Amino acid sequence: MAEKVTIATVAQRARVSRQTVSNVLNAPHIVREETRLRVQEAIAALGYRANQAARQMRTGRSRLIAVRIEPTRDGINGSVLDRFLHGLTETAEAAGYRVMLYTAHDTEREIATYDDLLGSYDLDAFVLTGTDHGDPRTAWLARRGVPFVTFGRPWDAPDAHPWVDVDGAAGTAEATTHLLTAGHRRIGFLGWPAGSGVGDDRRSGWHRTLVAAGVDPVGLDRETVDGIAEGERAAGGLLAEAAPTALLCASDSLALGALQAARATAPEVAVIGFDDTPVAAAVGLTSVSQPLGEAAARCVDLLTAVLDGRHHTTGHVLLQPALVRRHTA
Amino acid sequence: MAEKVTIATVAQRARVSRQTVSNVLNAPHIVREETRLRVQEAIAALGYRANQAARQMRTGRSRLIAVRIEPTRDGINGSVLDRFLHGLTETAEAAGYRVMLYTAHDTEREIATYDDLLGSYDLDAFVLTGTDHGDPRTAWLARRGVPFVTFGRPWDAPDAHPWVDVDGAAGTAEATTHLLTAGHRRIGFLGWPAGSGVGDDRRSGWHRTLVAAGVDPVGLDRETVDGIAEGERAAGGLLAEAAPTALLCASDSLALGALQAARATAPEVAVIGFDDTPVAAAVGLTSVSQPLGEAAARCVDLLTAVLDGRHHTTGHVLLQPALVRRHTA
DNA sequence: TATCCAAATTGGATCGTTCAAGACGGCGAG
DNA sequence: CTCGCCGTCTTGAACGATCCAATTTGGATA
Repeated sequence: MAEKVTIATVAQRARVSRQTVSNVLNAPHIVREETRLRVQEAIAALGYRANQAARQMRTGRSRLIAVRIEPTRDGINGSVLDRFLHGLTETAEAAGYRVMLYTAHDTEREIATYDDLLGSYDLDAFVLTGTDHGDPRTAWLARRGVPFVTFGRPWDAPDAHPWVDVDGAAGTAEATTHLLTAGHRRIGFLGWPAGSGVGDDRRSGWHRTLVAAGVDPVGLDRETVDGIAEGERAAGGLLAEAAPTALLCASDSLALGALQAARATAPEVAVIGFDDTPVAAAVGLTSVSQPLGEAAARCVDLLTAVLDGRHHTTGHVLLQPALVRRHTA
Repeated sequence: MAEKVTIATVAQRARVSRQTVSNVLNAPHIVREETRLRVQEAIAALGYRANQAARQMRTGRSRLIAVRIEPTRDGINGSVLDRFLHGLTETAEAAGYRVMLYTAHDTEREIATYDDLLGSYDLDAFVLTGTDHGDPRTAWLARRGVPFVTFGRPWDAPDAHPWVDVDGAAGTAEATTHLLTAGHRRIGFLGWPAGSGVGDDRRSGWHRTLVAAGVDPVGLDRETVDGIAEGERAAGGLLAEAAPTALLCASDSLALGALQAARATAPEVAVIGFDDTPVAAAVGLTSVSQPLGEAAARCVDLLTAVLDGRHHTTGHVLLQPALVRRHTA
């Protein structure tokens, strides 16, 4: 069994003091080059790794970022989180941070978990996904001065804290333009009930593009909660009442329902979804794809900027989605 | 800002020594009840939380479990990992452990990551998903004496280390029985090339059930790598050459391809997939469902048994999957 | 050669916890 | 009455890193 390698071991071998080794690691510029090289050689030769626990006890920082892993809801959108998580882990790793998971069943217990994670593990930062209007979690974190980023805009106050988001309106606008270019005029929209920031945003891209093209969107719009069955029902109604030739949906779940409704009564109708989930790829559904890896990387960027003290900004990043064309449109 | 609450703060308030507070936390039975209650009152009143870093430095244990988050492959199976991860995080939390993520692009770098995680973070254990024949990762971990569990059997040596797995053969057997009961005789199987433990296992359940029912399986079997397009191609060939009335597939991806092939030439053919992914739920595909939450919980059980020194066994858990019946069979 | 300044290096203290060893009072046995 | 033991609690040291203040070194200047 190999002996434990500490900073003292390295110092001994390089014939310098512990502090000099520490300086080589944390402030290389104040160490003479010759000394630095000797120390680095010793580090490499001994396979030395700084003990995080000891470092953390002294500095109060853990180089750990917490992310919530949510119970897969209807199952379809779960993979969005999955891809986001993977990107986050990869980028954080490159920046010298590691990702820790936590779960919580409601907001109250989630805040209790923050308290616990901060108290016992000295977590450096949090990444929140999917914030609502006036989210108590962000308020709590801000009050405690804990660095955090949300994936998703705070719709009521754009400058409240750093965030990364994908421009949903631009995505639906691109999809609508694509349908217009293909010759469609009666383009319906299947979205969520008004009031959810994300849903309203996606609807607005469709609306403004139709208006700009001189098409009246009135009556081509349906609202329903998310889900395949719900999408099928709403799409069925819309097809019967407004006879659209194309359907743009706020999610792949809705789009899948729409496809099923269309198959029965109007198989020629074009359908476009949102999120580019594996389901969409599987059934050949054209969908708007979010750059999740990029979003995750930007989250880490914003956090490290704050953590490494470069600045205390509340930066924002709005990423552009892309339309992935398949068989359905 | 609240003062930092340490074990000394608690000790002072409860009028005992630091060590007594520590004993209340780690060995309550050696503390007199009266004292213990006084200390616990102080802990609650002050909102004390043990500092993990300090504890870890002294004990060498971090109460951290590492899991690899893989890049979503063909996208469909990604959600399996997602659900497993969620279960793992939840169960670990209940057992006083936290889950840390890592990524790696190849086996060599994955082992380097182990080294890093062990060296700098004192990780307590690893959970590996999807091991192959003669996996170098398990060999490395075993050699170093690091506790770990795999989700997936070591096919070449069942007693090499603790594992949790789902009985794939039982799943395909149940599916086959279901099809036989429904009156099918010519039941085809679409699987992966021989040599993968998981694939061979799933095929064997189908094979033995047919033989037991007195049906000759020869010629009803096709091998192809995983994927929707591959499934469609292989299913097309099988349908044309052997005219099966039902198709059992080793994955939902293959099943989806099979559905597409069947829709064109033989829409009456029953199709059953494996994994019960969201895609299956979305398109109404009957599929064999793995108890992922349960599997995750068992992984944590096996690990904590070793970590808490209860025993040093190499326990195994084989869970039974369940057939989820939908429209396609 | 002596002096001085800044850069480079050193030793000791410290973070919050647990381990090891010892102190204290009371009790039963010799 | 003394001794040893047990249960209970306390004290000092240690884990491995960084911070701080002090000290040495090297080179330029007088």
